[in-house]
Amino acid sequence: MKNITIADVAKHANISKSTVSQYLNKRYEYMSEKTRKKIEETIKELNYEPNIIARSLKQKSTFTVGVVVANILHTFSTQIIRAIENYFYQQGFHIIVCNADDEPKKEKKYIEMLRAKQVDGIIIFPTGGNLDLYKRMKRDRFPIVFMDRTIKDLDIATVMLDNQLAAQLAIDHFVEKGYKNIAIVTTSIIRSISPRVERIRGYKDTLESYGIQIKTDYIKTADLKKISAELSELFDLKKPPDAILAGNDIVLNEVLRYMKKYDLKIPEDAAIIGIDEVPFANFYTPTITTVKQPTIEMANRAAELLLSQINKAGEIDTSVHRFKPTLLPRSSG
Amino acid sequence: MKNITIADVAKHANISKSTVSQYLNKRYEYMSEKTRKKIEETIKELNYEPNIIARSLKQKSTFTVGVVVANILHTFSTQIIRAIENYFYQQGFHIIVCNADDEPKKEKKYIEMLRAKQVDGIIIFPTGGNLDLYKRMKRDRFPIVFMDRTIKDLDIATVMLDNQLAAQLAIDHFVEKGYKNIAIVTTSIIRSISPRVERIRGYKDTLESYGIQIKTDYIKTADLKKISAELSELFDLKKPPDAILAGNDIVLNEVLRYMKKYDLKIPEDAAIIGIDEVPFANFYTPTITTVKQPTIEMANRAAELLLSQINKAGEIDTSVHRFKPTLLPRSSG
DNA sequence: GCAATTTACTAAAACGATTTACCTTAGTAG
DNA sequence: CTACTAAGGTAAATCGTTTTAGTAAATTGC
Repeated sequence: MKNITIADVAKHANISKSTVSQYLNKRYEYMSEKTRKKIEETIKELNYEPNIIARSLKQKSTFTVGVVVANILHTFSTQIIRAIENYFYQQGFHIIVCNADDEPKKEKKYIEMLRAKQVDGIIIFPTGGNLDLYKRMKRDRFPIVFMDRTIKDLDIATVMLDNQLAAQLAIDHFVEKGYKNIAIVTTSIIRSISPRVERIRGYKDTLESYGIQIKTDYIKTADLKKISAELSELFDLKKPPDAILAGNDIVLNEVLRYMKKYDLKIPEDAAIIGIDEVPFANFYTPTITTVKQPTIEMANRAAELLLSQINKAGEIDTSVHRFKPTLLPRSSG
Repeated sequence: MKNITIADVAKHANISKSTVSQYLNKRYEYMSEKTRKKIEETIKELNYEPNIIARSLKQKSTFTVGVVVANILHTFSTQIIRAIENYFYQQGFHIIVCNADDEPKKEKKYIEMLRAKQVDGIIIFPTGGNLDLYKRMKRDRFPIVFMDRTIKDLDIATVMLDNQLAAQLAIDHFVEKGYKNIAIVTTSIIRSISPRVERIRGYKDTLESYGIQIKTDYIKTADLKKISAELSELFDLKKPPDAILAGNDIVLNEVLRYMKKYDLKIPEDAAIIGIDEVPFANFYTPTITTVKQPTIEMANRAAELLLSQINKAGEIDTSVHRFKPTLLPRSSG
């Protein structure tokens, strides 16, 4: 059961290990046609497969990158993961995906593990709870790209949505359709997770631009489990909202669940727009108007940024790359 | 930026590499309290992190397992992945997830890559297109567990649903509700992918047990893109079905999309049951009756089976472990 | 015809851990 | 006082590659 190594191949082919290694690395220049063929045959015959671990040790490069998502339950995360994997697959890299479950401790453990595993770089959806760790990686010049969320004053390349615009697109749409009492619901903003904060900022600014008074009663942020209670508060208001912007796909689910449970009609009782495209948007009743992130482009950009850091190609880009969302108007709002 | 190694720690602490290594492996017996403390401090001071790659090379064990899913677009796949990762995380293992996209070639490439990376074992949702490769792994006694699908005569530990029962539960429910013209729609069964075949088997057997004639017109299997056309054929029949069993979550989406598009009412124009639980089942209109797989239990079993192979604990279990689905009755059928 | 170059190859030193076999020194038994 | 043991280490081999520096033989230039 012993694994065959480069030494076995060398012995069988009556050639040195070095030459076999050259062959493996496709440096055929300095070896005769004959030996090349011979090595080729021997490898086939012995069913030899190089040990990547050994190679990685020597080359100090594993051709593997880590992806640490804050919360894998978001459709957005899984779409990004898929696109990143796709990109790196084509580059001959593998990815290790870790789910921090929104817990900074778990995030830390995963990042340390990935570094111990000598991954060549990491794409992180930062929880925001590990500033020191982020700084240390930055100091070590370890290749790293942030996705979806930005951390102040850290000078780390970041790919994210133009979140203010995302909210604006939704509010514009609501207002055009004549809605004035517009609420926004997002998951908790402790640790001021940037997309949520920015979406609320966009919501406020846009309403103001229309001269609509901002009601704090209409702005709800809470843990997932408490969203339902918050919605009850909304609908129990003297003047309940006639339109709701769901801050992400999970919140949208909660809103739809609530509407169903209390037999509220969309858009009659409340119009709905969700940020993040969802699989059922097109065949739900009514179809759901969503604000879609350009996930593939974002994933590709993040992957490119990471790869260029890994290859140390030129200056390190530490800017924030913003992508524009698009509104997909359907029937819910 | 040179990484610090065990040698640096040894030098700083004025101690040999061997002793530091003993420390890292928590074999404190043969070292004085003093040196233990000293090493501890030095490691903290230098911010030393062991290089797992080097360790893996020596130990011939990477504490990493691979998971190759046939198609990551299935909710089922992602749920299983999450549960597997959870299990292994607790065991100190990491997982590398690969998506074969239903292409045997891609599956092969991924499996070979995982083996080259020296993963300690692999859980595979087999495409069925790489018999020789499966056999080779089996022969090499490489730890491997199949998930979701079985391959004939291969004697590899397998975790899967009792698919016949899944179909039976759905048909029973339809019949109890008075439906008689029941169709089944699944994705393609070329390469006789076992769950699909078995679900059709269960569909047929159950109908027969009720003395209901099986109509081949009511059995539709096709690639995802052609599902819509197949549904048109169904509804254009002289006697269109009054109930449809969707073979998996992706098919269910297609069915719902179709019903919406042609303004067909559920369950009046056709009752619907889907195999696989979907996130919107509870708040869709109508709510969707589904047959749910016990994903967490299945994932745990697969992980356990793999781990025991990795640890070479006793006999290798090569049996097929079947899990019972449950019907979640809602309003669609 | 001889030096210089090119071709085709090799030996040996890394990479950073683990592990085995061995070595001191001090203490103890007889 | 000698012999043995135990405690507390260490040196060196090893894992399977890559890479550097070198070498012998063949070819070329003039």
